[in-house]
Amino acid sequence: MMELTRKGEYAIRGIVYLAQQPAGKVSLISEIAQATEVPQTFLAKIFQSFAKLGLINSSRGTGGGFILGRPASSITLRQVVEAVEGPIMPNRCLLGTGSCERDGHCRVHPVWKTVQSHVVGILDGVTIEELASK
Amino acid sequence: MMELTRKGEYAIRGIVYLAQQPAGKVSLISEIAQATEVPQTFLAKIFQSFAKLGLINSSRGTGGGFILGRPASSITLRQVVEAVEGPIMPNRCLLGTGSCERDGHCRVHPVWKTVQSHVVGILDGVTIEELASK
DNA sequence: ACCTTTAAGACCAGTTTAGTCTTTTTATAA
DNA sequence: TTATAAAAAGACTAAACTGGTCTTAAAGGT
Repeated sequence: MMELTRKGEYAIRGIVYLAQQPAGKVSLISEIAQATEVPQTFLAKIFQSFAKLGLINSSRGTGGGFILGRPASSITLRQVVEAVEGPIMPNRCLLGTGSCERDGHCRVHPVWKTVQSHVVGILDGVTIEELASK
Repeated sequence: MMELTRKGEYAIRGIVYLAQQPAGKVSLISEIAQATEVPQTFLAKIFQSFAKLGLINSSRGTGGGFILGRPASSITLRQVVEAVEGPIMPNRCLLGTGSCERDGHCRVHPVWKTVQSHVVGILDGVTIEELASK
């Protein structure tokens, strides 16, 4: 239960690699893929998601590539994970006859709410800068 | 990310239903399935998992059916969820070149460890008795 | 014997995962 | 202005997982 997929793993590896590069350095997807041992085309898709969210900036053509869009200290592990895996949401509704919203007496719902807020809190407390530091 | 599957939802519904029955009452799978609105054959499989772990006792033939194998107060939500979904394990290894075990400098690993222990702790703190109470 | 009930296992359609491949767009350089 | 370099976009795919169904077997009761 609750496993991060490879996409999530690759996403973290990729952005941490970027954070470890010298300031201002632009990295090619081929370079990042090789260094992180991630299939290049798959990583490219992941980085497109990042770019759309502004976590990284991309540029095309000669001299193009990827670079962090914000300081690594302002990017949290949660943002990275949610960028590719979607929101952290352990709770769909349980118990009783209908959906949780319909009949409000669901006893399990608050438990999943608690789980969610703990996980979110932990992942929000970790920055890419921390992960990138030697 | 981190979603409970239907199997997990159904598992909780089913065992909570059992916990809500009068002490000593044996319930048929057909009855439980109808009451919880879960497909009967699917629920039967889930209950087989429970039976193997001793969470419930089953008996065949006329007058047979299912009954809790232990007091509801001694069955935790974690046990129920893990019985059908497997262990709560958010961490496969990330970062670096090899697996987390090989090169021990993985920075993300301890984060997932923390997540895991929090989630386990929360689910261990909730009993089926609590969930079954009106 | 016959009926009732769970157990076990084969089977299956649909979705998700983990990618690949091709084409297009954008930017630079000769 | 043409060639080249790079990311963007989208179609495609094999394998695994989800969410079941169906059939047969086993065990217990009458």
